[in-house]
Amino acid sequence: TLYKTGKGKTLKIMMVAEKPSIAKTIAGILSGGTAREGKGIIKSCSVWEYEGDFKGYKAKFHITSVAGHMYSRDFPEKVDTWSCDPKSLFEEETIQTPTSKALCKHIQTVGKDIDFLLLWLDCDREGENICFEVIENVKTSLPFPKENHIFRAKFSSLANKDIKAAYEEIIHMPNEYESKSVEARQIIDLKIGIAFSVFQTLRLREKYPMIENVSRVISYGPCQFPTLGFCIERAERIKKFVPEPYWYLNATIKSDSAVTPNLSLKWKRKKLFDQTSVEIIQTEISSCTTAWCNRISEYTESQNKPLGLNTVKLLKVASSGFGLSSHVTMRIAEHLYLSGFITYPRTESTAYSSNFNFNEVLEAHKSHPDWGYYASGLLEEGHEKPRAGVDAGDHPPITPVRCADQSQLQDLDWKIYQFITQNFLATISKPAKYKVVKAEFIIGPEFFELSGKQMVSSGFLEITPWLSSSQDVELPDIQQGVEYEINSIEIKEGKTTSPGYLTESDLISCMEANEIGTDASIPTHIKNIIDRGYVKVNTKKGRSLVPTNLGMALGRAYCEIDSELILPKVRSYIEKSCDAIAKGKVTFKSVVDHVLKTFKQKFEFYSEQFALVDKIIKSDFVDKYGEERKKDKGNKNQAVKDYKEIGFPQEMRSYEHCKLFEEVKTITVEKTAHLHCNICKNKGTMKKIKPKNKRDTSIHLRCSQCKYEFSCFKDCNKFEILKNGCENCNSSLVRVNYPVKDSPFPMSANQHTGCLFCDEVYKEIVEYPEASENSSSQPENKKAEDKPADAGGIIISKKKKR
DNA sequence: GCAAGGTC
Repeated sequence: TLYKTGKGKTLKIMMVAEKPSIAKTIAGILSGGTAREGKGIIKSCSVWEYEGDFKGYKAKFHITSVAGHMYSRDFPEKVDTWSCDPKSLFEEETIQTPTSKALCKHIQTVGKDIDFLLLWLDCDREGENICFEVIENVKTSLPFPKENHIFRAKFSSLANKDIKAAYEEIIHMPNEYESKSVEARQIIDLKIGIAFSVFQTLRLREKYPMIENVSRVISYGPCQFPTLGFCIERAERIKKFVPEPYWYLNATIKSDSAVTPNLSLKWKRKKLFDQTSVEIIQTEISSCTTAWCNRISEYTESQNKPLGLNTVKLLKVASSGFGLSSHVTMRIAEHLYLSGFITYPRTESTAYSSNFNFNEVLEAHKSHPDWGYYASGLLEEGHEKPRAGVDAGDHPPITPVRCADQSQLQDLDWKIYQFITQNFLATISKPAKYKVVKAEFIIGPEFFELSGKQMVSSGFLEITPWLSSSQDVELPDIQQGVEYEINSIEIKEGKTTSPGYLTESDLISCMEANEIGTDASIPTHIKNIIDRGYVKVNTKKGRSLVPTNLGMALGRAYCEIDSELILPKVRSYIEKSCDAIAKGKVTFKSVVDHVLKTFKQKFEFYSEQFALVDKIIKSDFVDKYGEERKKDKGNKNQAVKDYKEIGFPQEMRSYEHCKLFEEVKTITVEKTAHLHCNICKNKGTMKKIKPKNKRDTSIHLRCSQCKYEFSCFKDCNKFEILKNGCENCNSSLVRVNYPVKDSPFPMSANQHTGCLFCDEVYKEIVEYPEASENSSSQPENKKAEDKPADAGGIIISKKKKR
């Protein structure tokens, strides 16, 4: 009864996907391969046609696509952003302008006289928003009431059965809340970005015309500035770094081996920062003539194969391994994709779908001149199951499709293709196995160690040798319970070394962890801060990103006037606000009004304080720019005032005071993941336990298996174990929130996400006890429980009592 | 000329 169709009429059904490749896939699946490629108005967006039935009626299907958003958000033409008062932009209306008029026409033409519209746009918020853009173009063609003739397909993968299921379970209308959340983000980003960019560009250009030599525009954006902030934070750490000397003992013993008559033992305390202590210990054991081997442990260590490849990982490898900018990498990947060599290159997923046909890919590659032998090996012996990974519900991991040899591809295309294929083969190979032997020695009261590691089975490393985590170290030829003659016990000196500049690969990790940008936009943000002259790329040092004087000056100015504008929270605040719309908790209008009001105040404050920006730009950038010509213009920086002194409303400093977020805070986060213990090699799970002292505000964790235990993140607001796993060690990522004033994180960020065991920031903050002396290297050793956790001379976790 | 998000 819903369908106003005469008997015997053939229904016209239109389906729209987000991009041509998906239209083709869907057409193929739903038509059972019978769809014909028809002509549309645009060359790039084909229309696929077939006959079938729709809810029991005869129907002709027309499947086509858009190419991303159909509209972009702009100010109306009458608004000249370069000559108006930038502040007024916060209240200005915004309009949508078609990204391509031809594309709108295309959708309107295919959509002429349709009975039903089925929306197959990507199942994320952007896709939901594009649904409404499509509707805008066909709404007059639809029968009344149009809502009854519009359907949304919800699919989580492009696999045959998932597409068919989505077709059977189509729902009425896309989600308006989600779409509105995207619109809110567009408006907020547009107004903030252009207001700040125009304002500071014009003011700085007026005062310092030479700034145009560096960049025509001094842009600000809620993604590009946190991106710059990460680079600056590292540069600041390098600047402040003071090398610290340390001392350690090195003992050598005589061995029976003719090849290695001298064996060098490692001190279990590793190093001490107090020279006298080391000297005292040396004196104490200097009279010893022998080292007694009290224990030899031998075990097999395995190295996990890689996960399915997602975009971020590809970008990181291409940057650090091939020296390619992420922008260039994406261009290459897109080219490979459009030529049919690889699957869609923009994906967050590292998990293959349950019905992924591995053998089909292996078959396609079994005759390849370079890796054909390996692919056929996997076909003959049967490949391994891939690691679990994360299914983000967008696209499958990046995998090879068509087989190509080196002669068919350009140099860079080949490199990327080769990497993608080898990584794919590795993901379904056996893990690599090493034999590890550790010998512990006692000299007086001191412990020393000698260890060796040898690969016993290469597994996936045969096809991806660059992933090898360690070189072989000869196994010690030592016997337990034997005394070895000491040759020497020397004190050696070392110095802590400064970290290097942030590499592009590190930056991508930072952005991903702090949710700055998306897999598709990360390359653009990085390119932006390079093009604007805020950072320079050092290609000789693994594409490390060195902030320029201009970048540093801008960073300092923002940090001192309103650090929130350059911290990752500027983005998370906007995202969180828009989340609330998407979840239907707050209205579109209330969020947009509130966020823009907040940022308008921030903008007003920034413009009022512009004298300070001017001062910093002058001293840190302009004066240094002309350094060669006019030496010593040494303009000392003025002491920076505190917020209170300059009258900035205190409550603006922290979003915690913002009413909107009291509502949002009630949203719960899924916690289904396990925090694997990396001490007992992921056998156990770290469980949160109650601290003994009720007033202790730290998070206490203990491994269910080896009982390794520690506490961390005193006074944090929130501790979440995420579903995403660490690439390195397979443990789950951890997200920790702090009030801004107590934040231990770089740049007082209020949040950090990373692996508890591998993340550099956590490693600095958390005081990990060494796994108890007698058990650390031995997963099976039960002694862990009754040993104090402060082996190796490093004192830990006694400070928690208050 | 200006943001960030899609995409070819």
